[in-house]
Amino acid sequence: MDIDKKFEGAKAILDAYIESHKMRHTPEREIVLKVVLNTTGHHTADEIQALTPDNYKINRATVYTTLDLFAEVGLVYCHPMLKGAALYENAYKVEPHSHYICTDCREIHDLYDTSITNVAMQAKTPRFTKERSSTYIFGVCTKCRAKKARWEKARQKLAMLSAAASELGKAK
Amino acid sequence: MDIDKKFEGAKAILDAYIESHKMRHTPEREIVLKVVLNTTGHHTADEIQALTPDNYKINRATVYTTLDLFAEVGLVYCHPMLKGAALYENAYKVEPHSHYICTDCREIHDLYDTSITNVAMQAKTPRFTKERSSTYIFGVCTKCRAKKARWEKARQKLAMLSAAASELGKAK
DNA sequence: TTTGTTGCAAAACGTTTGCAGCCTC
DNA sequence: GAGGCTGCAAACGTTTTGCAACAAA
Repeated sequence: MDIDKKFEGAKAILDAYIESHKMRHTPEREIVLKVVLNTTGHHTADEIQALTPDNYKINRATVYTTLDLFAEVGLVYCHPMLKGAALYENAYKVEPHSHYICTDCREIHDLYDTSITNVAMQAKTPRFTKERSSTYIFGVCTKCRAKKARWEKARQKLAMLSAAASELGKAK
Repeated sequence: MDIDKKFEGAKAILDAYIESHKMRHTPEREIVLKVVLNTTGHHTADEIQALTPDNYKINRATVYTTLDLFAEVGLVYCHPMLKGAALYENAYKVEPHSHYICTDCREIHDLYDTSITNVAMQAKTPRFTKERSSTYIFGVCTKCRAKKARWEKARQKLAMLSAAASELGKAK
């Protein structure tokens, strides 16, 4: 999609929210919005700050408040779930989706399976109006599984060696 | 369920893990386990520390490592996903479940709907072995919705009053 | 002119770490 | 007695806050 068109579309959503909430249009919000729209994947507030053009360095605190605003508006998804920093992800023109995360290398993958979101949004939640849902699937990727297996093998070999050494010691 | 029996059952799981990993049995791990089993709902590490008997005050760092161990073993569920502190929840003899969370008052409710977990665990995740999944549904509870509505009404009334005042000013 | 917003630095917060000493095995 | 574990305090990294200055409306 044309990036200018994308920006215009997202900006329209942001502006509508800003105006209806008697907030103000600021260049900082536009710059952060542009940066976010240009990213794919999951990024910390620091990473997004680092991506702003050098001539428009925006304060870290401002980046945080701006991203929170975007999350409120629905222009970004926010994932505060892994230890460490929260991850933000462009949501404009991006379908809601789930994520699967390797508990070993912490890599995050998108999972576009509408049935997950559908089932969650159809669930019965008494005295509660659902707005959105997030599903995280935890497990191990094949790369890390292989690494673990190699490690286990080495551990067993070591145990055998040390048992043999102990036997030798006794024999002496 | 009888609390002693519950403790014995959970302890058996913990002990098996401890022994198979050449770790050590410690009174601290037993005390934290007892505390966790006695709780319902979602608690921070600090809250769990505060619940340990006065004569066995356990260091905060130990509480953290112990809870992480329990999470690894599957004796607690850990939710590091809301801003602020991670929340821990007893998992022994508790079915996996989802949660719905009011974005206004931040209250967390359990949602026992097996179809959600089932669908998530059936999803196709290439080069990845699923182990568990967490679904969070965000929205607004009726209490907060009512509060918001009252607030909006008040805001509108104020706007009308101030418009009327402005008219009076002009007329003068 | 009003007041929402930014930048800055400092504080707050949750969590982890390094290390000495303890206790389990 | 070897080495995993705890307590302690200090360090760490992320996020929030208080305030003065700025700038949008």
